[in-house]
Amino acid sequence: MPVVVAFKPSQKAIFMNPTEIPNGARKFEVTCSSCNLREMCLPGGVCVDDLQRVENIVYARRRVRRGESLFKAGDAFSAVYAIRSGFFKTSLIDNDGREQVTGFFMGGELLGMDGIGAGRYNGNSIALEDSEVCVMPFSLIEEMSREIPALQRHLHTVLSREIVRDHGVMMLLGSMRAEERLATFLINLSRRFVRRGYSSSDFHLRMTRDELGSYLGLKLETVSRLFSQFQKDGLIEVNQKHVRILDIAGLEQVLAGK
Amino acid sequence: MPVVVAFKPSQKAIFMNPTEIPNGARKFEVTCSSCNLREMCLPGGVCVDDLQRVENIVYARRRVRRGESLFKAGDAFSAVYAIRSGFFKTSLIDNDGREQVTGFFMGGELLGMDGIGAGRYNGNSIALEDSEVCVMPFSLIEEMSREIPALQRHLHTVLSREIVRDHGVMMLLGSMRAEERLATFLINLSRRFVRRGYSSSDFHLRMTRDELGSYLGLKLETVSRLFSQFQKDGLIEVNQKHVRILDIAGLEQVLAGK
DNA sequence: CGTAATTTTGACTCCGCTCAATTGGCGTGG
DNA sequence: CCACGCCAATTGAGCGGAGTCAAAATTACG
Repeated sequence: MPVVVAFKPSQKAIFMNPTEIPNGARKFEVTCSSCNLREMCLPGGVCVDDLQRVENIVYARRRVRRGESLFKAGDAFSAVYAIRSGFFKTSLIDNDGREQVTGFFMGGELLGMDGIGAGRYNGNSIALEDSEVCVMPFSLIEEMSREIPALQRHLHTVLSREIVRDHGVMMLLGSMRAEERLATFLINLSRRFVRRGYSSSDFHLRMTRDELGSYLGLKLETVSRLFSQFQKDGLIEVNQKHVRILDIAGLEQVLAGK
Repeated sequence: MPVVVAFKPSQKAIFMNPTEIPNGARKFEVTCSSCNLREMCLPGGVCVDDLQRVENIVYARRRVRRGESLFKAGDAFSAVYAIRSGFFKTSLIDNDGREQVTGFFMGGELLGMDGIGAGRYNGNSIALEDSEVCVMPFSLIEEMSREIPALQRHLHTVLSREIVRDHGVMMLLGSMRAEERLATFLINLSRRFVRRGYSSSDFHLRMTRDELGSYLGLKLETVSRLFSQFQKDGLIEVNQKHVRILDIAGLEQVLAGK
């Protein structure tokens, strides 16, 4: 059975969180109430009254610099993390040392849910740019979701959505052709950027071709060729990591087509 | 937000469950306490005192005949299902009608967790042999897991394990060669059969080559060729759907880099 | 018992991989 | 500021693993 370190709300932010000032102006930075990612994050759907209590789950903030890992496969599990800013990849490494990227994550999304079951994180979580996360001790989440049904409900929603997302990736890897995979990825990324107020058509990829290839079940050269192909077809404009979507309908057509 | 139909424990088994006889001899068939799959099912880890309450979650039993679906993608979500006996596949159908099998499930495993988030099941769940499931209304699970921490804990464990399983499938689909995929599948199936008291080496596949191929991201002809290949190599003995593992170490060798 | 469905096997094809060379971007230090 | 080195990305040529198409064999099932 998983061993979860016990956290008490009163212990909140006794370390790791230099911004904690109980009644100070900077409290602004700590609260979920004032976080614009709230609705897609763990507290989504929790009413304002309960929100004040839920905020106590955020035990601390943690900065993770580009290239650093938030947690590694096998690390003891004690918390899940909400991305406050930045971009992450999660991955597994098999016995032969081969990496499989299992996902890319951005603001408002949760990391570490793969650790709940075994008491150890199952995969790695690495920042692809300088990032900041909210540390949410899972024992606190469980405690509080026993008292706040809306939180419980949303926790289950978030866990379930990760399962749905994973099944989507299985579909991508199991039955799509290379160009369909990349088109699916671009459309998905675009949608997620829009929700966060960024451009739907103009963005900077944080991952290398190799990492993207791993996620899509393709080799980096194939990914590169596909980008060139899509550009030639007038669907996108690529310049290294910068991508501009020119014809989103055309990308969707890539999926529908044959 | 998901709409979950409310169930009250008192409503238990008012229909769909002909075996419900409050103090009768057949109560034996209904209780989790007497179910040998208990430990790998939802009530796993719940102490005997609480178990009596948890049993009330099992609202009814439902028989699903071979070929019938337990639920379909898009159906309103209200319950998760524990497999009491039988064998299921879960799948997604994409816009073009292509099927992606997302998993195979057997006794003690849970189905339907993909529906929690959206209030609708995301995929299909189809019996590959005559089966029986325990119907567990999710609103009851949530209600009771607010009161019974051990149940809450195990619910989260089960959800998390599904995520871990899915990531394993991504690794399989994203970075393994065809023969590694089939070897991985056979080893996994063998382990799960053992836990349930069946032979580790001798079993009857419930799925067609096509369904297995879909799950493994291969064409049915490729699966068939691989079975023949493994047989020629003395790793297994195949006769249509019957498989006997002759050299489990050899199968593991297939994984340990060619 | 006959018909449909599934599985096996063969021959050939092609998509994505491998190997290799080149180009481009960017930080560091002279 | 430019030269250098490093890493990422692009592109080409050739190859091979798995797919496609087809036919035969075997089994399941009404």
